[in-house]
Amino acid sequence: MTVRRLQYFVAVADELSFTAAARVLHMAQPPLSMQIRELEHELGVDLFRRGPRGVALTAAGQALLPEARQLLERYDLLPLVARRAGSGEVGRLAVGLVPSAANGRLPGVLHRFRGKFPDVHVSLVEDRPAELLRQLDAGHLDIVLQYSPPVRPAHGGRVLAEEAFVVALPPGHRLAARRSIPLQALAEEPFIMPMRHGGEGLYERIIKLLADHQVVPDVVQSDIWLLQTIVGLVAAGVGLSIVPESASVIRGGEVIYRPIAAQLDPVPLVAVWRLADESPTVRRFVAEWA
Amino acid sequence: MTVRRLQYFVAVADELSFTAAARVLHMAQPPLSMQIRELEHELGVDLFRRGPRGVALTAAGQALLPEARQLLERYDLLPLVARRAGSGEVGRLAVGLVPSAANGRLPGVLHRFRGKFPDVHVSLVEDRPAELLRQLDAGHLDIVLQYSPPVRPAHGGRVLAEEAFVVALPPGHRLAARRSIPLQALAEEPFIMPMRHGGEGLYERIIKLLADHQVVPDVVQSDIWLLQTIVGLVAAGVGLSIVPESASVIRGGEVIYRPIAAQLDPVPLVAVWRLADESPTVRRFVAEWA
DNA sequence: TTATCGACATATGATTAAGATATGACCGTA
DNA sequence: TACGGTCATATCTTAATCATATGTCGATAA
Repeated sequence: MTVRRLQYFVAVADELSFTAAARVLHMAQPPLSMQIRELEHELGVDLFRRGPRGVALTAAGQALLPEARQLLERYDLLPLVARRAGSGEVGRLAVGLVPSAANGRLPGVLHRFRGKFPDVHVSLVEDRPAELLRQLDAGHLDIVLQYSPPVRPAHGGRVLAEEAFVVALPPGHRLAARRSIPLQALAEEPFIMPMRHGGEGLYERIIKLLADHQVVPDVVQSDIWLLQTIVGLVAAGVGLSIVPESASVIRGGEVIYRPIAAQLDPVPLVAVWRLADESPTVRRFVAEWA
Repeated sequence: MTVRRLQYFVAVADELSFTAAARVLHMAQPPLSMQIRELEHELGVDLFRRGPRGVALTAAGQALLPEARQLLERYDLLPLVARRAGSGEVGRLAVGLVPSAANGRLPGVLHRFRGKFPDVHVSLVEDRPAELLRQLDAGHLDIVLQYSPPVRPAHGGRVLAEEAFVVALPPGHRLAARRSIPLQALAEEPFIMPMRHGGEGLYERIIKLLADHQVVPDVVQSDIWLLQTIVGLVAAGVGLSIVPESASVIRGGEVIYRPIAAQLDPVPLVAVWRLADESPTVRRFVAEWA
């Protein structure tokens, strides 16, 4: 029993004539008769009663017809299912985020992506960079957004956005009067550091930035997971901190953001994925940032 | 795309290895690779990522797998569906009845048949013999139960049961004292006749029976559709009547049934069906009377 | 009755697809 | 560097499918 034989069967059942069905199927009548006869032989039952002027369905044929129709419908849809999944129009996308990356353009990108591909289920996971990369390799994540380019050959990456660092100050702070803050000025200030989680994260970026300018910060608070919390502590007057520019939308009135008075490398936000997959869903998600 | 290629795809997806899948499928590995490659080419998407130690499903493959499984399941069931219908285990059976035939063993037969083949939908239609045969030819009925053998070459028939005629009397009637009633005695009695509907039905049988014995009945009531009604009229003292033996279960206490004192041909209850069909469902229904 | 038409079945040769065997390329491991 | 495992490629053989031509049967009409 093949799909084609079922198609032949349905055609003959529709036309109630071998000759007419053969015309519809763009084939000669004898092979059609053969195929139907073969099908009947395989099934062990007659599907048609042959008459001199056309054919009629037997009980078995009547029972088989709707089943065959349903099957052929599903069968015809299979290529579509595969192609849609292959082109990334359906499926799932698990995005891993370094905590501080959950800001800036991400909400807008997510919104547009979900609008374009409503059949793709997007899930967000927030964790430390090392853990995210582990889950990426394990296949639990499809893409990781972090602040450093991929270091493993199995990973592909692309810079999604570049952000400058800014200094976050409480309003009324003496440095708030200046338009830009020299890094050296921070040495004399109480400083708030984010969570340190190994690899090249926000913590390491800031440490390196300060070290490059021979500044030793007076850390009064550290190991903060979320940028929101850091900004909150700044607003409360605990100290000041360095955050990505995109964080400056947080607590507009209560915290002052000032650029750093130095020529700095911008911080890249990098998407990392498995090269082995090259999932079109991932490609489309990355393309959304362009 | 063929069913076999889908089966191959599922096998490889299950084993996550071409070599292992080929073993399961009892075939060599190269043709399996070929078939999968062909399938991928047709669909326009890759289904597997080939690695040095096995393969993994792509997004398209993951999407296709459950669909293919479902399709194959239905596909495997198709022969069963056709065969069960072909053997008469499922389907429908439309039985046409001459009104007076709806008695005797029919309820028991119906009950047993429905017990044996619960998936066969049995419907009963009561009408005149001529109309029933017309509907039989039109395909609206599968079998007709009547009191005469088939007269058309397109029809097959079999006697399901033979019944003697008996006389139905009201209790206390003067003839009730006798063990058997001579037909001539009926000439002096008020007589109730069933509905006349052309063809060879109960009416014609009784008319012929009486004529054969030179009895002219005193018909006080006629055109009664149902035997139950006739028996009811007898019980009410309207008159007496001749009914098939099987009707003697009706109104046990209120009506007396007596055999006819004459050597009579028994009345055959005949099943009639289309020879062209030879439906197994019809065969099984007829066999139930054996 | 016989001729003819229409519809399905049978027969045979040509084309195409699917399978097996043998071999090659590539990666990881000892 | 050699070896084992896995998938890809090449070639041949076999089997299935299709088309053309022809046969059979029943219905219809002269």
